[in-house]
Amino acid sequence: MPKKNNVGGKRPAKNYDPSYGKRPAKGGPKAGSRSPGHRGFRPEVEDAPRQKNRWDADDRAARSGARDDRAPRFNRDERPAAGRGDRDGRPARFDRDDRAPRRFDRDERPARFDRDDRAPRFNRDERPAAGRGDRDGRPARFDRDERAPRRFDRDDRAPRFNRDERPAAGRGDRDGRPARFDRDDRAPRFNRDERPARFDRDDRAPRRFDRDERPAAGRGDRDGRPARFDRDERAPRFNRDERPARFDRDDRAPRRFDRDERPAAGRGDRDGRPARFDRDERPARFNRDDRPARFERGDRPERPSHGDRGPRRGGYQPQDDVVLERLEAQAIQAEDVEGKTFGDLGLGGNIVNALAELGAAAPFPIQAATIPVVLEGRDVLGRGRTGSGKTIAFGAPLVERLMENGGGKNRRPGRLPRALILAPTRELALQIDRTVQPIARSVGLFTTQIYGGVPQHRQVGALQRGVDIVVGTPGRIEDLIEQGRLDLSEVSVVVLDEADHMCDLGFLEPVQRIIRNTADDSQKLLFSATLDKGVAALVNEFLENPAVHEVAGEDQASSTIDHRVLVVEHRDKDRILEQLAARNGKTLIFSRTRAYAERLTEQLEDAGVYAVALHGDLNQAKRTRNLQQLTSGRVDVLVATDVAARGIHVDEIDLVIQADAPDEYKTYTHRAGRTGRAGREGTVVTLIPRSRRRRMEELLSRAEISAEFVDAIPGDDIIDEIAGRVPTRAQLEAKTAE
DNA sequence: AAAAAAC
Repeated sequence: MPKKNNVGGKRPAKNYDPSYGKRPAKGGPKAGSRSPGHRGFRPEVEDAPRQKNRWDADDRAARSGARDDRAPRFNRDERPAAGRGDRDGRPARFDRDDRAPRRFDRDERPARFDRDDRAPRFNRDERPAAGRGDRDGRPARFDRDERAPRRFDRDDRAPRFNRDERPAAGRGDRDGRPARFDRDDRAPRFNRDERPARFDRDDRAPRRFDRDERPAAGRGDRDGRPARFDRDERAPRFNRDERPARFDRDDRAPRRFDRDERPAAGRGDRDGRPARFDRDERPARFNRDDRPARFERGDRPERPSHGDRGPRRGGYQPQDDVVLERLEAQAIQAEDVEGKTFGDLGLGGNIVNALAELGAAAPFPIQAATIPVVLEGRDVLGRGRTGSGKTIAFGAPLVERLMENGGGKNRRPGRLPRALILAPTRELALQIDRTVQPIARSVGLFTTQIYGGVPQHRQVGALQRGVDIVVGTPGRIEDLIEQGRLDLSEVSVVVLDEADHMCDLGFLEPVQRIIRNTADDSQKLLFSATLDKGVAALVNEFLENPAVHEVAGEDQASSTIDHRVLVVEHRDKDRILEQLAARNGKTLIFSRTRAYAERLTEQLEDAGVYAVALHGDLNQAKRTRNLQQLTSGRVDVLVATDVAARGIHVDEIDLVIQADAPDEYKTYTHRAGRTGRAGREGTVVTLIPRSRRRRMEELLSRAEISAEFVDAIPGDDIIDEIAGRVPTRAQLEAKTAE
């Protein structure tokens, strides 16, 4: 394919040249001078030593081999998390494919008002001309099409970004190449045309500089931010207040209720779900004996429907949590752990040191329970409450196991991975790698992340150089397997984090296919805070006499989370959310749909609450960045779909708001578990309409949570109390008067 | 029905 990055026809696509790699004559030909139409055109340039052009097809084809020679660079992949975030963010920016769907979303939404309103706004803002012209002209789509080829080029150029990801030194590179970054910056802008203005702001180049230059103190940044940003942010606000946007919201509300009340329409699907039949057909080899009725009962097909069935499902639900007892889970007592060290559990000195550097000085109960068993080589099911340290519980012994089997001495390039860690979301895969990688590196093992939303060649390159541990999400992993670029045949340890979720519809089958690609006798480790018999499909097929471990006394009564339910009128919901979110401290808000997450983010900003969104309609760059903004404290409010419900750890989230109640009790547990981690305190508040009260009570009882239900209207003290605001003097006086 | 997960 002819490359289009020689814009201006600098050079034919085929340009093999034996002198490749030699430095061009000093100064080299200038870009324009290669164009036949350029007045500075110099024909002899064809014979001149070729300039370094890393990104053409030949180079790419040769890349894997070439890379192997560049040993020092291998380290790039293993660099600590800091660089990672950057890197993951950057290439993904070109994922305009990710954006396409959103366009449709928007078209479907009654968002026309928004757009009509917004167009003039941009003019008013007098933003830089670059984006402008296109916007006004509005032929954005055509522009995009024209640019399409360039984008491919950009994908190809990914390795260049590698350099940027290297420590700060790389930045210099970048400064020297302004043009490319112009282009990079521009790409999103075109997409932005299709999007709510909100995103624009995030994309804008200046902000990136902010980020780079101003570290986490970011919070203060906000206030001190140049007026320009303020203006950008505020402008829409004023407009939005005037515009009919609220109608959108009102329009949508009824629809949601419809859905809630709608009976089993979609259910048929799930009942027909092949996996369930699988499970039923596979007469529970060894489990059967333990619990005859359990697998025969129709309760498995029922379970997923509990979201809509209302009271009817109640009879089946409570059994979900009992499974592990049936498997004779061993409950470790907190006092059993007392005084134990990681070394006592069987981990080597390097790993223990790495754990200490990660802040894990002594093992948590779940870690003390599972680490020795994993080291024995047994299959393990582990259940530990959210935030109880499950990642280390499987990550550390996994590394130790790899050391024992061949160890880190085997650094042969192109060696096959020997461990696989699967997670349900990219963010979680990234986070797991951030924990496991330093542990692995401490003994000379390498990890790599394999997940979607970012160009794959980087990942493929890492695999070709050889890694020991693959951490990723099912889609891309299967993709690379099918492409023949990922060989799992030597994988001897497989970890499924959030294992019960990985058995849900849509995940189970890919996961099964992936596991079948690993060594037959590979050790399987399944972990989740809500591990239940939903994992039977995997247990039956893949696990052999698994050890089941949990931590004694980890019930909700012992939890550090305070649960509240606010019963609100629908028309008050927006105001109450604003009032809750306008607080000090990190707040995570869950919505049921991506569209609502987006809308809520805008609404909060309208109300003066700086917030970012996290959901599957964002490209990976924004997902990574927005989550990072919350982690770094640059923003206090993140509005997310359930993409953030499981596993994601952000320090110091002290309030979780469920703008939409979850449908499943497990979802409640996991969302709530974003706060109150590692023994910290936290509050979870769920907003429900009166009509949902009963369903909510049932859900909470399944989750074994007791929560106070309170009717609330905007301005109520209870809202301030939940938000952690100190009551005003007037409020206190009113109280004492009562 | 939604969300997630590949290009």
